[in-house]
Amino acid sequence: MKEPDFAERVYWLVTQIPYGQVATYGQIATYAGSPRAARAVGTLLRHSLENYGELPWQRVLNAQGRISFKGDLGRAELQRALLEAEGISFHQGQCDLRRVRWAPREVFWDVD
DNA sequence: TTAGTGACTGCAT
DNA sequence: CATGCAGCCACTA
Repeated sequence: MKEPDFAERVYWLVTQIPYGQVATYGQIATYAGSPRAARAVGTLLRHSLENYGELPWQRVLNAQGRISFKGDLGRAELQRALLEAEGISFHQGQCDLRRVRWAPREVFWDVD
Protein backbone atom coordinates (compact mmCIF):
# COMPACT_ATOMS: atom_id res chain seq x y z
CA MET A 1 0.00 0.00 0.00
CA LYS A 2 1.59 3.24 -1.16
CA GLU A 3 1.99 6.04 1.33
CA PRO A 4 -0.26 8.88 0.12
CA ASP A 5 1.77 11.76 -1.27
CA PHE A 6 1.37 15.34 -0.16
CA ALA A 7 -1.19 16.24 -2.81
CA GLU A 8 -3.36 13.25 -1.95
CA ARG A 9 -3.25 14.11 1.74
CA VAL A 10 -4.23 17.70 1.00
CA TYR A 11 -7.18 16.73 -1.18
CA TRP A 12 -8.39 14.18 1.34
CA LEU A 13 -8.07 16.62 4.24
CA VAL A 14 -10.08 19.26 2.43
CA THR A 15 -12.90 16.78 1.98
CA GLN A 16 -12.88 16.36 5.77
CA ILE A 17 -13.68 20.01 6.49
CA PRO A 18 -17.27 20.04 7.81
CA TYR A 19 -20.02 22.08 6.22
CA GLY A 20 -20.10 25.53 7.78
CA GLN A 21 -16.48 25.42 8.94
CA VAL A 22 -13.18 26.45 7.35
CA ALA A 23 -9.47 25.66 7.60
CA THR A 24 -6.41 27.72 6.71
CA TYR A 25 -3.74 26.80 4.17
CA GLY A 26 -1.34 26.47 7.07
CA GLN A 27 -3.64 24.08 8.89
CA ILE A 28 -4.01 21.82 5.89
CA ALA A 29 -0.27 21.85 5.30
CA THR A 30 0.35 21.00 8.94
CA TYR A 31 -2.14 18.14 9.01
CA ALA A 32 -0.68 16.86 5.75
CA GLY A 33 2.68 16.62 7.48
CA SER A 34 4.47 19.72 6.13
CA PRO A 35 3.84 22.74 8.41
CA ARG A 36 5.67 25.11 6.08
CA ALA A 37 3.93 24.06 2.89
CA ALA A 38 0.94 26.39 3.11
CA ARG A 39 1.88 27.92 -0.20
CA ALA A 40 2.05 24.52 -1.83
CA VAL A 41 -1.48 23.84 -0.60
CA GLY A 42 -2.64 26.90 -2.48
CA THR A 43 -0.84 25.73 -5.59
CA LEU A 44 -2.62 22.38 -5.39
CA LEU A 45 -6.05 23.87 -4.76
CA ARG A 46 -5.60 26.25 -7.68
CA HIS A 47 -5.75 23.21 -9.95
CA SER A 48 -8.29 21.34 -7.87
CA LEU A 49 -11.27 22.26 -10.01
CA GLU A 50 -9.82 20.47 -13.04
CA ASN A 51 -8.49 17.53 -11.05
CA TYR A 52 -10.99 17.18 -8.22
CA GLY A 53 -14.23 18.92 -9.03
CA GLU A 54 -15.92 17.51 -5.93
CA LEU A 55 -13.56 19.27 -3.56
CA PRO A 56 -15.05 21.88 -1.16
CA TRP A 57 -12.12 24.19 -1.96
CA GLN A 58 -14.09 27.20 -0.78
CA ARG A 59 -13.56 26.13 2.84
CA VAL A 60 -9.84 26.91 2.74
CA LEU A 61 -8.83 30.48 3.63
CA ASN A 62 -5.60 32.22 4.58
CA ALA A 63 -4.41 32.63 8.18
CA GLN A 64 -6.32 35.87 8.54
CA GLY A 65 -9.68 34.38 7.68
CA ARG A 66 -9.64 36.11 4.32
CA ILE A 67 -10.04 34.83 0.77
CA SER A 68 -6.68 34.74 -0.99
CA PHE A 69 -6.42 35.99 -4.54
CA LYS A 70 -4.17 38.15 -6.62
CA GLY A 71 -6.32 38.17 -9.70
CA ASP A 72 -9.46 36.17 -10.49
CA LEU A 73 -11.95 38.26 -8.54
CA GLY A 74 -14.82 36.27 -10.00
CA ARG A 75 -13.72 33.13 -8.24
CA ALA A 76 -13.22 35.06 -5.02
CA GLU A 77 -16.80 36.26 -5.13
CA LEU A 78 -17.99 32.73 -5.82
CA GLN A 79 -16.02 31.46 -2.82
CA ARG A 80 -17.51 34.06 -0.53
CA ALA A 81 -21.01 33.35 -1.82
CA LEU A 82 -20.57 29.62 -1.23
CA LEU A 83 -19.34 30.20 2.32
CA GLU A 84 -22.09 32.65 3.20
CA ALA A 85 -24.54 30.06 1.91
CA GLU A 86 -23.08 27.77 4.59
CA GLY A 87 -23.75 30.36 7.25
CA ILE A 88 -20.27 31.89 7.42
CA SER A 89 -20.38 35.68 7.59
CA PHE A 90 -17.67 38.13 6.54
CA HIS A 91 -16.89 41.49 8.11
CA GLN A 92 -14.44 43.82 6.42
CA GLY A 93 -13.65 40.98 4.04
CA GLN A 94 -12.77 38.50 6.72
CA CYS A 95 -14.59 35.86 8.76
CA ASP A 96 -14.15 35.11 12.46
CA LEU A 97 -11.81 32.12 12.47
CA ARG A 98 -12.24 31.71 16.22
CA ARG A 99 -15.84 30.85 15.46
CA VAL A 100 -15.74 28.85 12.23
CA ARG A 101 -12.27 27.33 12.24
CA TRP A 102 -12.22 23.56 11.84
CA ALA A 103 -10.73 21.84 14.89
CA PRO A 104 -10.25 18.13 14.08
CA ARG A 105 -10.26 15.81 17.09
CA GLU A 106 -7.77 13.34 15.66
CA VAL A 107 -4.22 13.41 14.37
CA PHE A 108 -3.88 12.55 10.70
CA TRP A 109 -0.21 12.53 9.82
CA ASP A 110 2.83 13.38 11.91
CA VAL A 111 5.33 15.88 10.68
CA ASP A 112 8.13 14.18 8.76
C1' DT B 1 17.64 18.94 -13.95
C1' DT B 2 17.28 23.86 -13.15
C1' DA B 3 14.74 28.03 -12.64
C1' DG B 4 10.60 30.54 -12.01
C1' DT B 5 6.01 30.99 -9.90
C1' DG B 6 2.41 31.34 -6.35
C1' DA B 7 -5.23 30.46 -3.67
C1' DC B 8 0.89 31.25 2.29
C1' DT B 9 3.02 32.59 6.75
C1' DG B 10 5.44 34.76 10.50
C1' DC B 11 8.58 38.20 11.75
C1' DA B 12 10.83 42.63 10.91
C1' DT B 13 10.39 47.58 9.35
C1' DC C 1 -2.00 49.12 10.59
C1' DA C 2 0.69 48.46 6.03
C1' DT C 3 4.66 46.69 3.49
C1' DG C 4 8.60 43.99 2.80
C1' DC C 5 11.05 39.80 2.84
C1' DA C 6 12.94 35.35 3.44
C1' DG C 7 11.65 30.52 4.04
C1' DC C 8 8.85 26.75 2.20
C1' DC C 9 7.42 23.33 -1.13
C1' DA C 10 4.78 21.39 -5.12
C1' DC C 11 4.10 22.25 -9.89
C1' DT C 12 5.50 23.65 -14.71
C1' DA C 13 8.09 24.89 -18.55
